[in-house]
Amino acid sequence: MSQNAITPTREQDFPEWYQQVVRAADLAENSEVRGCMVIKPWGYGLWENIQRQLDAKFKETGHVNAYFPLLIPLSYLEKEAEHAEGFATECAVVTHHRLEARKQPDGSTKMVPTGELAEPFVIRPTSETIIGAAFARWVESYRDLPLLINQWANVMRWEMRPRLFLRTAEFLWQEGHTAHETAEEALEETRLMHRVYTDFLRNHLAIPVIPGEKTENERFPGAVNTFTVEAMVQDRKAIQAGTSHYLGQNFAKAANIQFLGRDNTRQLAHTTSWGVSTRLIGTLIMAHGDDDGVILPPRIAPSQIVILPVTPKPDTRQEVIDACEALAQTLRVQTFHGEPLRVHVDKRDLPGGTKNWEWVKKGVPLRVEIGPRDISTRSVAVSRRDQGPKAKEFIPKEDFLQSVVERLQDIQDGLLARATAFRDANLHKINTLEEFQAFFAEGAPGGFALMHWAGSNEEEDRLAKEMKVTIRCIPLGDTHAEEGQCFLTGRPSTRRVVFARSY
RNA sequence: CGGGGCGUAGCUCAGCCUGGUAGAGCGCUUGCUUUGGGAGCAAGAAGUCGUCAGUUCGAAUCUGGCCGCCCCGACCA
Repeated sequence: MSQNAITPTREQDFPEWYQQVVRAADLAENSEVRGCMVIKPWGYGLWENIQRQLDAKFKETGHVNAYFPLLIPLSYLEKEAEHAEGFATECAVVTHHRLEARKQPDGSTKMVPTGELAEPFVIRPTSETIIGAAFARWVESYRDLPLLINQWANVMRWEMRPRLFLRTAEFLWQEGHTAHETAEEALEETRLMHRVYTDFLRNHLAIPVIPGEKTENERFPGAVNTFTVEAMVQDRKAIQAGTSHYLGQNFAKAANIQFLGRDNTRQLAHTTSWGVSTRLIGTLIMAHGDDDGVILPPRIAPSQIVILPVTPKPDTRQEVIDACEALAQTLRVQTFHGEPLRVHVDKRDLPGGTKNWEWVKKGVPLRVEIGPRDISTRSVAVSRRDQGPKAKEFIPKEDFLQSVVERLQDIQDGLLARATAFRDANLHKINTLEEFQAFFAEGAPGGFALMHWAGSNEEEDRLAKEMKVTIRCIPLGDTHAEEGQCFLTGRPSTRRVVFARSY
Protein backbone atom coordinates (compact mmCIF):
# COMPACT_ATOMS: atom_id res chain seq x y z
CA MET A 1 0.00 0.00 0.00
CA SER A 2 1.43 3.35 -1.02
CA GLN A 3 2.09 6.16 1.41
CA ASN A 4 -0.57 8.41 -0.04
CA ALA A 5 -4.17 7.68 -0.81
CA ILE A 6 -4.08 9.49 -4.14
CA THR A 7 -2.00 8.46 -7.16
CA PRO A 8 -0.54 10.39 -8.86
CA THR A 9 0.49 13.11 -6.43
CA ARG A 10 -0.15 16.81 -7.13
CA GLU A 11 3.51 17.20 -8.00
CA GLN A 12 3.48 14.35 -10.52
CA ASP A 13 0.35 15.23 -12.50
CA PHE A 14 -2.01 17.86 -11.15
CA PRO A 15 -4.94 17.41 -13.58
CA GLU A 16 -4.94 13.65 -13.06
CA TRP A 17 -4.62 14.12 -9.30
CA TYR A 18 -7.72 16.33 -9.43
CA GLN A 19 -9.79 13.67 -11.19
CA GLN A 20 -8.61 10.96 -8.79
CA VAL A 21 -9.49 13.10 -5.79
CA VAL A 22 -13.01 13.75 -7.06
CA ARG A 23 -13.44 10.02 -7.42
CA ALA A 24 -11.73 9.00 -4.18
CA ALA A 25 -13.76 11.50 -2.17
CA ASP A 26 -16.94 10.26 -3.84
CA LEU A 27 -17.99 13.78 -4.84
CA ALA A 28 -19.21 13.27 -8.40
CA GLU A 29 -18.90 11.15 -11.50
CA ASN A 30 -19.26 11.61 -15.23
CA SER A 31 -22.63 10.63 -16.57
CA GLU A 32 -23.59 8.92 -19.80
CA VAL A 33 -24.40 12.35 -21.18
CA ARG A 34 -21.15 13.93 -22.25
CA GLY A 35 -20.23 16.95 -20.18
CA CYS A 36 -22.92 16.35 -17.58
CA MET A 37 -22.05 15.11 -14.11
CA VAL A 38 -23.80 13.16 -11.41
CA ILE A 39 -23.18 15.00 -8.17
CA LYS A 40 -23.04 12.37 -5.44
CA PRO A 41 -24.29 12.93 -1.88
CA TRP A 42 -20.95 14.05 -0.45
CA GLY A 43 -20.48 16.56 -3.26
CA TYR A 44 -24.06 17.72 -3.14
CA GLY A 45 -23.78 18.14 0.63
CA LEU A 46 -21.04 20.67 -0.05
CA TRP A 47 -23.27 22.49 -2.53
CA GLU A 48 -26.15 22.53 -0.05
CA ASN A 49 -23.95 24.19 2.56
CA ILE A 50 -22.60 26.70 0.05
CA GLN A 51 -26.15 27.39 -1.05
CA ARG A 52 -27.59 27.83 2.43
CA GLN A 53 -24.82 30.09 3.66
CA LEU A 54 -24.68 32.25 0.55
CA ASP A 55 -28.45 32.47 0.44
CA ALA A 56 -28.44 33.85 3.97
CA LYS A 57 -26.03 36.56 2.83
CA PHE A 58 -28.25 37.42 -0.13
CA LYS A 59 -31.25 37.74 2.16
CA GLU A 60 -29.26 39.90 4.60
CA THR A 61 -28.48 42.26 1.75
CA GLY A 62 -32.12 42.59 0.80
CA HIS A 63 -32.55 40.07 -2.01
CA VAL A 64 -35.39 37.61 -2.53
CA ASN A 65 -35.49 34.38 -4.49
CA ALA A 66 -37.63 33.63 -7.52
CA TYR A 67 -37.60 31.12 -10.34
CA PHE A 68 -37.65 31.68 -14.10
CA PRO A 69 -38.09 29.23 -17.00
CA LEU A 70 -35.39 26.90 -18.24
CA LEU A 71 -36.32 27.62 -21.85
CA ILE A 72 -35.74 30.96 -23.50
CA PRO A 73 -37.41 31.99 -26.77
CA LEU A 74 -34.73 32.24 -29.41
CA SER A 75 -35.85 35.75 -30.28
CA TYR A 76 -34.89 36.99 -26.79
CA LEU A 77 -31.28 36.28 -27.57
CA GLU A 78 -31.51 38.42 -30.66
CA LYS A 79 -32.21 41.54 -28.63
CA GLU A 80 -28.74 42.21 -27.24
CA ALA A 81 -26.20 41.60 -30.00
CA GLU A 82 -23.02 41.43 -27.92
CA HIS A 83 -24.61 39.14 -25.36
CA ALA A 84 -26.04 36.84 -28.04
CA GLU A 85 -22.71 36.58 -29.82
CA GLY A 86 -20.94 35.77 -26.59
CA PHE A 87 -23.09 32.71 -25.95
CA ALA A 88 -24.05 31.70 -29.50
CA THR A 89 -21.45 28.95 -29.87
CA GLU A 90 -22.51 27.07 -26.75
CA CYS A 91 -26.29 27.01 -26.80
CA ALA A 92 -28.39 23.85 -26.67
CA VAL A 93 -31.55 24.40 -28.71
CA VAL A 94 -34.93 22.73 -28.27
CA THR A 95 -36.63 22.35 -31.64
CA HIS A 96 -39.30 19.66 -31.12
CA HIS A 97 -41.97 18.97 -28.55
CA ARG A 98 -42.91 15.33 -29.08
CA LEU A 99 -41.64 11.89 -30.00
CA GLU A 100 -43.18 9.29 -32.23
CA ALA A 101 -42.50 5.58 -31.81
CA ARG A 102 -41.59 4.02 -35.12
CA LYS A 103 -41.27 0.25 -35.58
CA GLN A 104 -38.08 -0.72 -37.35
CA PRO A 105 -37.86 -3.63 -39.83
CA ASP A 106 -35.90 -5.63 -37.24
CA GLY A 107 -38.73 -5.28 -34.73
CA SER A 108 -37.11 -2.68 -32.51
CA THR A 109 -38.62 0.72 -31.83
CA LYS A 110 -37.05 4.06 -32.65
CA MET A 111 -38.25 7.28 -31.09
CA VAL A 112 -38.31 10.03 -33.68
CA PRO A 113 -38.75 13.71 -32.80
CA THR A 114 -41.81 15.26 -34.41
CA GLY A 115 -43.87 18.34 -33.76
CA GLU A 116 -41.33 20.94 -34.76
CA LEU A 117 -41.67 24.18 -32.83
CA ALA A 118 -42.49 27.34 -34.75
CA GLU A 119 -39.92 29.16 -32.65
CA PRO A 120 -37.08 27.13 -31.14
CA PHE A 121 -36.15 27.55 -27.46
CA VAL A 122 -32.68 27.89 -26.09
CA ILE A 123 -31.86 26.12 -22.84
CA ARG A 124 -30.67 29.02 -20.67
CA PRO A 125 -26.93 29.56 -20.69
CA THR A 126 -27.73 32.45 -18.31
CA SER A 127 -31.00 34.25 -17.70
CA GLU A 128 -30.44 37.96 -18.37
CA THR A 129 -32.81 37.96 -21.32
CA ILE A 130 -35.75 36.10 -19.83
CA ILE A 131 -35.48 37.83 -16.47
CA GLY A 132 -35.15 41.13 -18.31
CA ALA A 133 -38.48 40.43 -20.01
CA ALA A 134 -40.08 39.79 -16.63
CA PHE A 135 -38.53 42.93 -15.17
CA ALA A 136 -39.98 44.93 -18.06
CA ARG A 137 -43.46 43.79 -16.98
CA TRP A 138 -42.83 44.35 -13.29
CA VAL A 139 -41.30 47.79 -13.39
CA GLU A 140 -43.54 50.81 -14.00
CA SER A 141 -42.49 53.44 -11.53
CA TYR A 142 -39.37 54.42 -9.63
CA ARG A 143 -41.34 53.14 -6.65
CA ASP A 144 -40.89 49.58 -8.03
CA LEU A 145 -37.12 49.95 -7.76
CA PRO A 146 -34.74 48.60 -6.76
CA LEU A 147 -35.76 45.11 -7.81
CA LEU A 148 -33.45 42.66 -6.04
CA ILE A 149 -33.94 39.10 -7.28
CA ASN A 150 -31.88 35.94 -7.07
CA GLN A 151 -32.49 32.51 -8.56
CA TRP A 152 -30.91 29.14 -7.79
CA ALA A 153 -30.92 27.14 -11.00
CA ASN A 154 -29.17 24.95 -13.48
CA VAL A 155 -27.85 26.36 -16.74
CA MET A 156 -26.38 24.76 -19.83
CA ARG A 157 -23.40 25.80 -21.87
CA TRP A 158 -22.27 23.33 -24.49
CA GLU A 159 -18.60 23.29 -23.55
CA MET A 160 -16.00 21.67 -25.74
CA ARG A 161 -13.89 20.25 -22.97
CA PRO A 162 -15.72 19.42 -19.78
CA ARG A 163 -14.12 18.69 -16.42
CA LEU A 164 -16.02 17.69 -13.31
CA PHE A 165 -17.14 20.80 -11.38
CA LEU A 166 -14.73 23.10 -13.21
CA ARG A 167 -16.46 23.14 -16.54
CA THR A 168 -19.52 21.01 -17.20
CA ALA A 169 -22.18 21.36 -19.88
CA GLU A 170 -24.86 21.61 -17.22
CA PHE A 171 -24.02 23.23 -13.93
CA LEU A 172 -25.76 24.53 -10.84
CA TRP A 173 -25.44 28.14 -9.85
CA GLN A 174 -27.16 31.17 -8.48
CA GLU A 175 -27.72 34.22 -10.60
CA GLY A 176 -28.67 37.51 -9.03
CA HIS A 177 -30.46 40.04 -11.21
CA THR A 178 -31.25 43.52 -10.06
CA ALA A 179 -32.70 46.71 -11.55
CA HIS A 180 -32.08 50.20 -10.21
CA GLU A 181 -33.12 53.78 -10.65
CA THR A 182 -29.63 55.20 -11.08
CA ALA A 183 -26.28 54.12 -12.46
CA GLU A 184 -24.61 54.89 -9.12
CA GLU A 185 -27.01 52.63 -7.25
CA ALA A 186 -26.56 49.78 -9.73
CA LEU A 187 -22.80 50.11 -9.59
CA GLU A 188 -22.93 50.06 -5.79
CA GLU A 189 -25.03 46.87 -5.94
CA THR A 190 -22.43 45.29 -8.26
CA ARG A 191 -19.70 46.19 -5.79
CA LEU A 192 -21.70 45.01 -2.80
CA MET A 193 -22.21 41.53 -4.23
CA HIS A 194 -18.58 41.43 -5.27
CA ARG A 195 -17.71 42.04 -1.62
CA VAL A 196 -20.17 39.34 -0.53
CA TYR A 197 -18.36 36.84 -2.77
CA THR A 198 -14.94 37.95 -1.57
CA ASP A 199 -16.06 37.51 2.02
CA PHE A 200 -17.72 34.15 1.37
CA LEU A 201 -14.69 32.68 -0.37
CA ARG A 202 -12.41 33.92 2.37
CA ASN A 203 -14.38 33.21 5.50
CA HIS A 204 -16.43 30.18 4.49
CA LEU A 205 -14.29 28.40 1.90
CA ALA A 206 -10.98 29.59 3.40
CA ILE A 207 -9.84 30.73 -0.04
CA PRO A 208 -8.14 34.11 -0.35
CA VAL A 209 -9.05 35.90 -3.56
CA ILE A 210 -7.89 38.95 -5.40
CA PRO A 211 -10.97 41.06 -6.00
CA GLY A 212 -10.70 43.13 -9.13
CA GLU A 213 -12.12 44.38 -12.36
CA LYS A 214 -11.98 42.54 -15.69
CA THR A 215 -10.46 44.15 -18.76
CA GLU A 216 -12.75 44.87 -21.69
CA ASN A 217 -11.57 41.68 -23.40
CA GLU A 218 -12.53 39.48 -20.49
CA ARG A 219 -15.86 41.07 -19.64
CA PHE A 220 -19.20 39.30 -19.57
CA PRO A 221 -20.84 39.70 -22.99
CA GLY A 222 -23.03 42.77 -22.81
CA ALA A 223 -21.68 44.12 -19.53
CA VAL A 224 -20.32 47.61 -19.01
CA ASN A 225 -18.09 46.37 -16.23
CA THR A 226 -17.30 42.97 -14.73
CA PHE A 227 -15.89 42.43 -11.26
CA THR A 228 -14.27 39.13 -10.45
CA VAL A 229 -12.80 37.19 -7.56
CA GLU A 230 -9.68 35.36 -8.70
CA ALA A 231 -8.28 32.49 -6.65
CA MET A 232 -4.97 30.71 -7.01
CA VAL A 233 -4.98 26.93 -6.81
CA GLN A 234 -2.07 24.62 -6.09
CA ASP A 235 -0.72 24.36 -9.62
CA ARG A 236 -0.43 28.16 -9.39
CA LYS A 237 -3.08 28.77 -12.02
CA ALA A 238 -5.89 31.26 -11.57
CA ILE A 239 -9.53 30.40 -11.37
CA GLN A 240 -12.40 32.82 -11.69
CA ALA A 241 -14.53 31.90 -8.70
CA GLY A 242 -17.33 34.43 -9.02
CA THR A 243 -18.36 37.46 -11.02
CA SER A 244 -20.53 40.52 -10.53
CA HIS A 245 -21.56 42.53 -13.58
CA TYR A 246 -22.65 46.12 -13.97
CA LEU A 247 -24.81 45.97 -17.08
CA GLY A 248 -25.52 49.68 -17.43
CA GLN A 249 -28.67 50.20 -19.50
CA ASN A 250 -27.71 47.65 -22.18
CA PHE A 251 -30.13 44.97 -21.08
CA ALA A 252 -32.78 47.47 -20.02
CA LYS A 253 -32.69 48.79 -23.56
CA ALA A 254 -32.87 45.30 -25.07
CA ALA A 255 -35.74 44.17 -22.84
CA ASN A 256 -37.35 47.58 -22.51
CA ILE A 257 -37.18 47.89 -18.73
CA GLN A 258 -38.61 51.40 -18.37
CA PHE A 259 -40.03 53.31 -15.47
CA LEU A 260 -41.59 56.66 -14.83
CA GLY A 261 -39.07 58.66 -12.80
CA ARG A 262 -39.44 61.14 -9.97
CA ASP A 263 -39.36 63.91 -12.59
CA ASN A 264 -42.25 62.32 -14.51
CA THR A 265 -40.07 61.24 -17.46
CA ARG A 266 -39.69 57.70 -18.82
CA GLN A 267 -36.27 56.29 -18.03
CA LEU A 268 -34.39 53.05 -18.62
CA ALA A 269 -33.42 51.05 -15.54
CA HIS A 270 -29.81 50.25 -14.69
CA THR A 271 -29.27 46.53 -14.14
CA THR A 272 -26.74 44.14 -12.61
CA SER A 273 -26.19 40.40 -12.54
CA TRP A 274 -23.88 38.25 -10.42
CA GLY A 275 -23.22 34.58 -9.92
CA VAL A 276 -21.23 31.72 -8.50
CA SER A 277 -21.52 28.09 -9.54
CA THR A 278 -20.63 24.51 -8.64
CA ARG A 279 -17.21 25.50 -9.92
CA LEU A 280 -16.64 26.67 -6.35
CA ILE A 281 -16.39 23.00 -5.40
CA GLY A 282 -13.65 22.43 -7.96
CA THR A 283 -11.87 25.52 -6.69
CA LEU A 284 -12.11 24.24 -3.15
CA ILE A 285 -10.64 20.85 -4.07
CA MET A 286 -7.72 22.38 -5.92
CA ALA A 287 -7.06 25.04 -3.31
CA HIS A 288 -6.95 22.81 -0.22
CA GLY A 289 -6.58 19.17 -1.26
CA ASP A 290 -3.46 17.14 -0.60
CA ASP A 291 -2.08 13.78 -1.70
CA ASP A 292 -4.53 11.99 0.58
CA GLY A 293 -7.68 13.61 -0.85
CA VAL A 294 -9.77 16.68 -0.25
CA ILE A 295 -9.50 18.85 2.84
CA LEU A 296 -12.77 20.54 3.71
CA PRO A 297 -13.04 23.80 5.60
CA PRO A 298 -15.23 23.01 8.63
CA ARG A 299 -17.79 25.69 7.77
CA ILE A 300 -18.93 23.91 4.63
CA ALA A 301 -18.07 20.26 5.36
CA PRO A 302 -21.20 18.05 5.08
CA SER A 303 -19.96 16.32 8.24
CA GLN A 304 -17.58 18.26 10.42
CA ILE A 305 -16.91 15.39 12.78
CA VAL A 306 -17.02 11.67 12.07
CA ILE A 307 -17.00 9.33 15.03
CA LEU A 308 -15.45 5.93 14.40
CA PRO A 309 -16.33 3.18 16.86
CA VAL A 310 -13.36 0.90 17.49
CA THR A 311 -14.83 -2.52 18.16
CA PRO A 312 -12.10 -5.11 18.62
CA LYS A 313 -14.29 -7.55 20.55
CA PRO A 314 -17.91 -8.50 19.88
CA ASP A 315 -18.87 -8.36 23.56
CA THR A 316 -17.93 -4.68 23.93
CA ARG A 317 -19.21 -3.63 20.52
CA GLN A 318 -22.63 -2.39 21.61
CA GLU A 319 -21.15 -0.49 24.55
CA VAL A 320 -18.74 1.30 22.23
CA ILE A 321 -21.45 2.18 19.72
CA ASP A 322 -23.66 3.52 22.50
CA ALA A 323 -20.80 5.69 23.74
CA CYS A 324 -20.28 7.03 20.20
CA GLU A 325 -23.96 7.85 19.76
CA ALA A 326 -24.01 9.56 23.15
CA LEU A 327 -20.99 11.68 22.22
CA ALA A 328 -22.59 12.61 18.90
CA GLN A 329 -25.75 13.76 20.70
CA THR A 330 -23.73 15.89 23.08
CA LEU A 331 -21.81 17.44 20.19
CA ARG A 332 -24.90 18.21 18.13
CA VAL A 333 -26.11 20.56 20.84
CA GLN A 334 -23.14 22.81 20.20
CA THR A 335 -23.00 25.29 17.33
CA PHE A 336 -20.31 26.47 14.96
CA HIS A 337 -20.96 29.81 13.28
CA GLY A 338 -24.61 29.60 14.25
CA GLU A 339 -25.24 26.13 12.86
CA PRO A 340 -25.52 22.93 14.94
CA LEU A 341 -22.42 20.75 14.67
CA ARG A 342 -22.73 18.20 11.87
CA VAL A 343 -21.68 14.87 13.38
CA HIS A 344 -21.79 11.44 11.80
CA VAL A 345 -21.25 8.09 13.53
CA ASP A 346 -19.84 5.55 11.08
CA LYS A 347 -21.24 2.26 12.36
CA ARG A 348 -20.57 0.25 9.22
CA ASP A 349 -19.08 -3.15 9.88
CA LEU A 350 -15.82 -2.59 8.02
CA PRO A 351 -12.18 -2.74 9.10
CA GLY A 352 -11.30 0.38 11.09
CA GLY A 353 -8.43 1.32 8.81
CA THR A 354 -10.63 1.23 5.74
CA LYS A 355 -13.17 3.55 7.29
CA ASN A 356 -10.51 5.89 8.62
CA TRP A 357 -8.91 6.27 5.19
CA GLU A 358 -12.27 6.81 3.54
CA TRP A 359 -12.94 9.83 5.74
CA VAL A 360 -9.42 11.10 5.20
CA LYS A 361 -10.04 11.03 1.45
CA LYS A 362 -13.40 12.75 1.91
CA GLY A 363 -11.72 15.50 3.90
CA VAL A 364 -13.72 15.44 7.13
CA PRO A 365 -12.13 18.05 9.45
CA LEU A 366 -12.17 15.97 12.66
CA ARG A 367 -12.17 12.21 13.13
CA VAL A 368 -12.86 10.87 16.60
CA GLU A 369 -12.22 7.28 17.61
CA ILE A 370 -13.69 5.63 20.65
CA GLY A 371 -12.77 2.12 21.74
CA PRO A 372 -13.25 0.06 24.90
CA ARG A 373 -10.04 1.44 26.38
CA ASP A 374 -11.16 5.02 25.79
CA ILE A 375 -14.44 4.39 27.53
CA SER A 376 -12.65 3.23 30.66
CA THR A 377 -10.22 6.17 30.59
CA ARG A 378 -12.99 8.63 29.63
CA SER A 379 -10.95 9.85 26.69
CA VAL A 380 -11.22 10.11 22.92
CA ALA A 381 -8.67 9.88 20.10
CA VAL A 382 -8.88 12.92 17.85
CA SER A 383 -7.37 13.28 14.38
CA ARG A 384 -7.35 16.46 12.34
CA ARG A 385 -7.49 16.43 8.55
CA ASP A 386 -4.98 19.27 8.36
CA GLN A 387 -2.43 16.95 9.98
CA GLY A 388 -1.01 13.60 8.82
CA PRO A 389 -3.45 10.71 8.33
CA LYS A 390 -1.90 8.79 11.26
CA ALA A 391 -1.66 11.71 13.69
CA LYS A 392 -3.85 11.10 16.70
CA GLU A 393 -4.26 12.89 20.00
CA PHE A 394 -5.73 11.16 23.04
CA ILE A 395 -7.58 13.68 25.18
CA PRO A 396 -10.14 13.52 27.97
CA LYS A 397 -13.64 13.52 26.54
CA GLU A 398 -14.66 16.54 28.61
CA ASP A 399 -11.74 18.55 27.28
CA PHE A 400 -12.69 17.61 23.75
CA LEU A 401 -16.28 18.74 24.27
CA GLN A 402 -14.96 22.03 25.66
CA SER A 403 -12.55 22.63 22.82
CA VAL A 404 -14.25 21.17 19.75
CA VAL A 405 -15.54 24.46 18.35
CA GLU A 406 -12.17 26.05 18.92
CA ARG A 407 -10.49 23.16 17.11
CA LEU A 408 -12.80 23.50 14.11
CA GLN A 409 -12.11 27.22 13.96
CA ASP A 410 -8.40 26.50 14.21
CA ILE A 411 -8.62 24.20 11.17
CA GLN A 412 -10.68 26.79 9.31
CA ASP A 413 -8.13 29.51 10.08
CA GLY A 414 -5.21 27.24 9.31
CA LEU A 415 -6.54 26.43 5.85
CA LEU A 416 -6.96 30.11 5.04
CA ALA A 417 -3.51 30.91 6.38
CA ARG A 418 -1.92 28.11 4.36
CA ALA A 419 -3.71 29.07 1.15
CA THR A 420 -2.81 32.73 1.68
CA ALA A 421 0.84 31.93 2.29
CA PHE A 422 0.92 29.81 -0.87
CA ARG A 423 -0.76 32.51 -2.92
CA ASP A 424 1.58 35.21 -1.63
CA ALA A 425 4.65 33.06 -2.20
CA ASN A 426 3.64 32.72 -5.85
CA LEU A 427 2.63 36.32 -6.45
CA HIS A 428 5.45 38.37 -7.92
CA LYS A 429 5.96 41.91 -9.13
CA ILE A 430 7.54 41.67 -12.56
CA ASN A 431 8.70 44.59 -14.65
CA THR A 432 10.11 43.50 -17.99
CA LEU A 433 8.97 41.42 -20.93
CA GLU A 434 12.00 39.13 -20.53
CA GLU A 435 11.17 38.39 -16.90
CA PHE A 436 7.54 37.91 -17.85
CA GLN A 437 8.45 35.35 -20.51
CA ALA A 438 10.76 33.54 -18.11
CA PHE A 439 8.08 33.54 -15.41
CA PHE A 440 5.56 31.82 -17.71
CA ALA A 441 8.09 29.72 -19.64
CA GLU A 442 7.46 26.03 -20.14
CA GLY A 443 8.57 24.21 -17.01
CA ALA A 444 8.72 27.35 -14.87
CA PRO A 445 6.53 27.26 -11.76
CA GLY A 446 4.46 30.25 -12.90
CA GLY A 447 1.99 31.97 -10.61
CA PHE A 448 0.44 35.42 -10.52
CA ALA A 449 2.51 38.14 -12.16
CA LEU A 450 1.81 41.71 -11.07
CA MET A 451 2.58 43.82 -14.11
CA HIS A 452 2.22 47.39 -15.25
CA TRP A 453 -0.07 47.33 -18.24
CA ALA A 454 -1.22 49.96 -20.71
CA GLY A 455 -1.55 47.85 -23.85
CA SER A 456 -4.41 47.65 -26.31
CA ASN A 457 -7.07 44.94 -26.53
CA GLU A 458 -5.23 43.49 -29.51
CA GLU A 459 -1.94 43.33 -27.64
CA GLU A 460 -3.73 41.61 -24.76
CA ASP A 461 -5.20 39.08 -27.20
CA ARG A 462 -1.81 38.44 -28.70
CA LEU A 463 -0.31 37.65 -25.30
CA ALA A 464 -3.19 35.29 -24.62
CA LYS A 465 -2.60 33.44 -27.88
CA GLU A 466 1.18 33.31 -27.75
CA MET A 467 1.77 32.80 -24.03
CA LYS A 468 -1.60 31.42 -22.88
CA VAL A 469 -1.55 34.07 -20.22
CA THR A 470 -4.40 36.48 -19.61
CA ILE A 471 -5.10 39.47 -17.41
CA ARG A 472 -7.08 37.89 -14.62
CA CYS A 473 -8.05 41.21 -13.09
CA ILE A 474 -7.18 44.77 -12.33
CA PRO A 475 -7.07 44.60 -8.52
CA LEU A 476 -9.28 46.99 -6.58
CA GLY A 477 -8.00 49.30 -3.88
CA ASP A 478 -4.66 50.94 -3.27
CA THR A 479 -2.50 47.83 -2.78
CA HIS A 480 -1.24 47.69 -6.34
CA ALA A 481 -1.68 51.31 -7.32
CA GLU A 482 1.69 52.82 -8.20
CA GLU A 483 3.28 54.71 -11.06
CA GLY A 484 5.15 52.67 -13.63
CA GLN A 485 5.61 51.73 -17.25
CA CYS A 486 3.76 49.11 -19.25
CA PHE A 487 6.06 46.10 -19.65
CA LEU A 488 5.05 45.63 -23.25
CA THR A 489 4.52 49.14 -24.67
CA GLY A 490 6.45 51.34 -22.26
CA ARG A 491 3.42 53.58 -21.92
CA PRO A 492 2.81 55.07 -18.46
CA SER A 493 0.65 53.03 -16.06
CA THR A 494 -0.92 53.90 -12.72
CA ARG A 495 -1.38 50.41 -11.32
CA ARG A 496 -0.35 46.81 -11.66
CA VAL A 497 -2.66 44.10 -13.03
CA VAL A 498 -2.63 40.35 -12.41
CA PHE A 499 -1.45 38.13 -15.25
CA ALA A 500 -1.78 34.34 -14.97
CA ARG A 501 -2.64 31.12 -16.71
CA SER A 502 -6.15 30.17 -15.84
CA TYR A 503 -8.85 27.50 -15.74
C1' C B 1 -14.35 21.48 -36.60
C1' G B 2 -8.67 19.98 -37.35
C1' G B 3 -4.48 16.33 -35.34
C1' G B 4 -3.53 11.72 -32.40
C1' G B 5 -5.42 7.42 -29.57
C1' C B 6 -8.99 3.89 -27.80
C1' G B 7 -13.66 0.85 -27.34
C1' U B 8 -12.92 -6.84 -23.74
C1' A B 9 -16.51 -8.16 -16.14
C1' G B 10 -18.44 -2.39 -11.74
C1' C B 11 -13.05 -0.11 -12.39
C1' U B 12 -7.93 -0.43 -14.72
C1' C B 13 -6.28 -3.33 -18.41
C1' A B 14 -3.88 -8.12 -20.87
C1' G B 15 -5.17 -11.27 -25.11
C1' C B 16 -5.42 -9.27 -31.31
C1' C B 17 0.71 -9.23 -34.92
C1' U B 18 0.97 -15.52 -35.66
C1' G B 19 -7.92 -16.64 -36.24
C1' G B 20 -9.95 -22.30 -32.72
C1' U B 21 -14.89 -19.15 -29.38
C1' A B 22 -12.40 -15.15 -22.54
C1' G B 23 -8.16 -13.75 -18.63
C1' A B 24 -5.56 -10.76 -14.55
C1' G B 25 -5.50 -7.14 -10.65
C1' C B 26 -8.75 -4.19 -7.87
C1' G B 27 -13.90 -4.15 -6.36
C1' C B 28 -18.27 -7.27 -5.04
C1' U B 29 -20.70 -11.84 -2.31
C1' U B 30 -20.13 -15.92 1.28
C1' G B 31 -17.32 -18.66 5.00
C1' C B 32 -13.25 -19.10 8.36
C1' U B 33 -9.19 -16.47 10.70
C1' U B 34 -7.90 -11.57 12.26
C1' U B 35 -9.09 -6.82 14.76
C1' G B 36 -6.77 0.54 17.73
C1' G B 37 -7.07 -0.51 11.78
C1' G B 38 -6.83 0.62 4.56
C1' A B 39 -5.54 -7.67 6.99
C1' G B 40 -5.08 -13.09 5.47
C1' C B 41 -6.91 -17.67 3.37
C1' A B 42 -10.70 -20.20 0.66
C1' A B 43 -14.90 -20.48 -2.38
C1' G B 44 -18.17 -17.74 -5.61
C1' A B 45 -21.09 -14.21 -8.79
C1' A B 46 -20.16 -11.24 -12.92
C1' G B 47 -18.55 -10.20 -19.98
C1' U B 48 -23.71 -11.95 -26.59
C1' C B 49 -15.16 -8.83 -26.36
C1' G B 50 -19.05 -0.86 -29.01
C1' U B 51 -22.13 -1.94 -33.41
C1' C B 52 -23.39 -3.63 -38.39
C1' A B 53 -21.65 -6.19 -42.49
C1' G B 54 -17.74 -9.07 -45.07
C1' U B 55 -13.75 -13.02 -45.38
C1' U B 56 -13.51 -18.04 -43.12
C1' C B 57 -15.34 -24.70 -41.37
C1' G B 58 -14.49 -21.20 -37.31
C1' A B 59 -13.59 -13.98 -35.69
C1' A B 60 -12.32 -10.46 -29.38
C1' U B 61 -8.41 -11.59 -33.03
C1' C B 62 -8.41 -10.22 -40.34
C1' U B 63 -11.24 -6.29 -43.76
C1' G B 64 -14.81 -2.23 -44.35
C1' G B 65 -18.83 1.05 -42.70
C1' C B 66 -21.20 3.27 -38.56
C1' C B 67 -21.55 4.80 -33.34
C1' G B 68 -19.22 6.32 -28.95
C1' C B 69 -15.28 7.94 -25.80
C1' C B 70 -10.41 10.06 -24.40
C1' C B 71 -6.09 13.36 -25.24
C1' C B 72 -3.97 17.92 -27.91
C1' G B 73 -5.90 22.94 -30.34
C1' A B 74 -10.12 27.08 -31.06
C1' C B 75 -14.56 28.43 -26.87
C1' C B 76 -15.43 29.00 -21.58
C1' A B 77 -18.32 30.17 -14.78
